[in-house]
Amino acid sequence: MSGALPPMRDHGRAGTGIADVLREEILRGVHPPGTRIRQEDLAARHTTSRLPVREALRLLESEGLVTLVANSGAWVSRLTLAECEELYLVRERIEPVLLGLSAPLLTPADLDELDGLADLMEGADAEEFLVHDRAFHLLTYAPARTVMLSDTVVGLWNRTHHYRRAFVAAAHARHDGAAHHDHRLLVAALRRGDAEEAAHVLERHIRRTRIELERHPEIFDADAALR
Amino acid sequence: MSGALPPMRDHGRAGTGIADVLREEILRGVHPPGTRIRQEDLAARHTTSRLPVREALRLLESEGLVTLVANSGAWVSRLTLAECEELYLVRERIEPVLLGLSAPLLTPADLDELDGLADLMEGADAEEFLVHDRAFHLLTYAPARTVMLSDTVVGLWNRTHHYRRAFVAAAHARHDGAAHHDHRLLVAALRRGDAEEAAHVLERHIRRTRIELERHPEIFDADAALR
DNA sequence: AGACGTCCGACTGGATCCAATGAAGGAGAA
DNA sequence: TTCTCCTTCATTGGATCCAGTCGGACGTCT
Repeated sequence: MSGALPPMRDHGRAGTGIADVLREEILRGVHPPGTRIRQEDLAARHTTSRLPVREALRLLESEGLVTLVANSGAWVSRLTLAECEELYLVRERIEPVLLGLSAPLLTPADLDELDGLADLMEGADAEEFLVHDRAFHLLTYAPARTVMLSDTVVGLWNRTHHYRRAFVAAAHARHDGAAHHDHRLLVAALRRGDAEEAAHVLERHIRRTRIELERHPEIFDADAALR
Repeated sequence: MSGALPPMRDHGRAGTGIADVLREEILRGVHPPGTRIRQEDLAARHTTSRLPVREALRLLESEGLVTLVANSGAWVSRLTLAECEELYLVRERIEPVLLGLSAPLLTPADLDELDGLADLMEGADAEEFLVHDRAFHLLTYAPARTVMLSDTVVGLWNRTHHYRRAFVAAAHARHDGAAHHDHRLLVAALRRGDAEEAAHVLERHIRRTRIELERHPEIFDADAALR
């Protein structure tokens, strides 16, 4: 047995870079769920061999963004309604905890920026809303000095990102302003320093989204139609 | 864009098999946190090339059991007290949810088996307790028809397994029977069909462990001494 | 004697080549 | 005409080989 100290650099690993750009593309919607990913295409785009590409795909698989099948290929992960609800159930329980840890550390500048993002969301279209909404919530979590929790939460956001896109479009079509209201309540509670109330607002915010999701199974049917 | 249906086989992937045995060994304590893992050793043991070994290490890294560093090597992951507490914080929030989903699906046979495991734990030493405790709790979750939640919970158990080992040894030394009491209360609530009470018992059970963990920083110092 | 610089060894990361598996298309028979 | 079987091709998984990088040890200089 040994006990060396693992250094903390991570440069020189090509797979992570490939994974980064592919992850960003998947989140942006360039490759919708169900899209086939060919290793050679990625290798050609990055002018490397297929080996770092495999590494990148394994990494994204572990994040739940890509589904690998032996001797067959890789696809952008697809969620069923039930799976998506599970992820929202987890979000509903742990994001308030993370918010509770980060709320006392938010600076006035952070709060102003949150207000700014809330303003931007008011007049945004669906795609813009999606970007600002993500920035808004992740900013509320940013000051938390956690590792495991923060990574877990970001992973949950990434895995559900595409379905939030479809959902946000539906909410926009209905002129549903509940989310805006929640965001305002959240910032107000944070400004008062009432972390507990902020956590409750957030929990209701996520739960409401989950319940609304159940009423839009067509978001997942549309995916299934691609099969 | 394409929309083929990803098949659901996973045979023919050598890396998963290697990962399985290494995971089991890490959980059994054969390789304590901080142990260096050489790719060639693993390759020789499994009579394969280093390539499937790399794949296995990446997989275990994504599970949090192994820490990889570019151009340096792989080590069995080590947790700080703060990180371990974060994981327990997550467990405390999501395992009651999972229990709530599985409790109504537990059969009388399951409940009898839970009683049997609780009996076994009463007279067990620390290592046996660890095994039975894991079996006990995972059995209470087993009937749940979830994918994301179940996998997440198993991952949390795996990542904290080694530190639970140290903690259980400490609890045994103090003749602390709180865990046994919780297990009995849990089975009793499940037998009554009171899923809500069972969830509350579980939440307190995990929270108590987390708080007790804070009082045993030496578990993590002992690790650090290896450095 | 201690500290610094250089050299060497060992390990990991990447590229190329080969084997195996699955899928699609075409030919033949009912 | 349609269903089935077989052949062929595309794509992935694995093995071997080579290059890059880090750590340690030895020797030398102050």
